[in-house]
Amino acid sequence: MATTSPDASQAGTVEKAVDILFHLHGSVESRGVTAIARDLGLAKSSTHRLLTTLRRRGLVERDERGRYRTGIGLVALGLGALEREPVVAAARPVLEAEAESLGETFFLVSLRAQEIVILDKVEGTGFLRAAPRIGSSVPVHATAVGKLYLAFSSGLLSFPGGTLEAFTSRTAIDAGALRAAVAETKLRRWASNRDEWIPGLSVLAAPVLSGERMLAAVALAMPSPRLEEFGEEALARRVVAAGLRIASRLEGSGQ
Amino acid sequence: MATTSPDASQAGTVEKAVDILFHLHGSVESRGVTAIARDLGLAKSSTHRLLTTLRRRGLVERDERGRYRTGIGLVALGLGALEREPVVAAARPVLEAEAESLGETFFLVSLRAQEIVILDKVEGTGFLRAAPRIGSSVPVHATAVGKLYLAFSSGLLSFPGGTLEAFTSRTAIDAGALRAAVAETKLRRWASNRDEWIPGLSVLAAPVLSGERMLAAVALAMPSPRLEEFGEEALARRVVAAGLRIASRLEGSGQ
DNA sequence: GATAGCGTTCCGATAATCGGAACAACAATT
DNA sequence: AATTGTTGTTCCGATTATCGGAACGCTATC
Repeated sequence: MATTSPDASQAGTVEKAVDILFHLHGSVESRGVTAIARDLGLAKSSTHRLLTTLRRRGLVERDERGRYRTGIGLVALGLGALEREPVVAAARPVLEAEAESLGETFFLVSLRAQEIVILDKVEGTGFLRAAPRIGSSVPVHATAVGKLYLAFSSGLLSFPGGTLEAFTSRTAIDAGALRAAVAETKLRRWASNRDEWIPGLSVLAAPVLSGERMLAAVALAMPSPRLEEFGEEALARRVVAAGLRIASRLEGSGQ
Repeated sequence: MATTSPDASQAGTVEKAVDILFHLHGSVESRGVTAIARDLGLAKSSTHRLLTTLRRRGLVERDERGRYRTGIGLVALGLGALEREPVVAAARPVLEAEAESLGETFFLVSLRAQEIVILDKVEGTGFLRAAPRIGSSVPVHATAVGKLYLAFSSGLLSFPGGTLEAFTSRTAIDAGALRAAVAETKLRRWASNRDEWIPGLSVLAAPVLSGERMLAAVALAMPSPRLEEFGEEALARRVVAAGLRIASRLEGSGQ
């Protein structure tokens, strides 16, 4: 999820400004100058000046009560960053077609600075459906895409150390069990997650490969009963095929 | 579209950082430190330091060649800003339903700092279809939503002065003609744009009202022949109804 | 009407920023 | 292979923008 650093009183000006942005991002409601300054350990006057600068450029806005929230300028910047990503452009039609025909959510993730980030999604049509947030990140040891990256990213993503958080009763909290799951993923070339992160949620994931390099992962998320209904093997074949299709579209359009 | 300030050598640090972000956003390809410094009139060393800071927080990234581009952190911030907007949440299902049933693009705009910004869209299904960019802004005097805001925002958006740019042969470049169009918009409570901005593109727009206040505008964009085919009146009724529907959904969910 | 909290402005001390210069690494050129 | 040009990066003293306490006017609340 969002990273909000608690204290930044000693950092550079820009870093403080970014802190403010992420802090506003993390707050559910808009906040006033004093509250922001208190939360981040900054002087009220400095906070006010930073907010004024950010507001001039449209990165933050004020609501009718005068409180601050993230602004429209960020939307333009963020969406632009997404569209510039070739994998996203190549994957979009594939995600749409698959989500449409199956009625369940397909999404695309990529590795960014040791974090698995959701790049794009097309939601299914069901009343109960997975709705991941674009731009947010997911845990490694309790997700299909996490295991996939551990298996295929050739050490780019380091193996999770320390204690593994037990999200559900089915989470692999033992390093040995996780290693076994990763080994199996390597063998069959797709990964699964059955209620290991969120109870009732099952996900299948397959790599998007360019030669040996794994550029992204495509995944299918659905309520666990749906997985039983269709059968894991049959669905996995679809996800793997989708990954191949995205990869070939990527080759076609020059890298 | 994107605003890139040409020179910022005298501004504050944060402002320079924001300049870099928008500059990277405006560049089609990723850029190196030296190029960015040259483009913005900054010292190479300062640019390097700013980029390093922004990179640490994920707002910019480096590609395999070491060049800089906008990063994933911006995506999270931008999408968050959108979702926090109540109008967007209320409008989404309406936009989806309308776009689906008509097969043409519906979108939502709002006024931000004297600019009309595209908040959300659902594209139609046609081979030829309107595909606006979320977060970008549109001109006032040559669009349906522009005329709508001039008619209903009660002076929040100032009447365009100076010479009006002639995008096409049908653009209203005369202030009198524009005033007449706005007056008509006030009367019938919806606005139209037939080839006035982009040749072949027609748009109908209706307000999303909360009492007297106009919170946003919903619009239908399509190839001009489609407008003739369905008839302007019939389509306008649909758009107006969509605006009312969004407004009532907004009332329902508190504010 | 008093009080507490808010956003905003001011200003001197201070510390972070600036930017020229020098550096290593790499690419293209001769 | 040597060279020239360009790149990204680091260093460091001068400068300048930033910092933050304090005081201000304002609004809401008791």
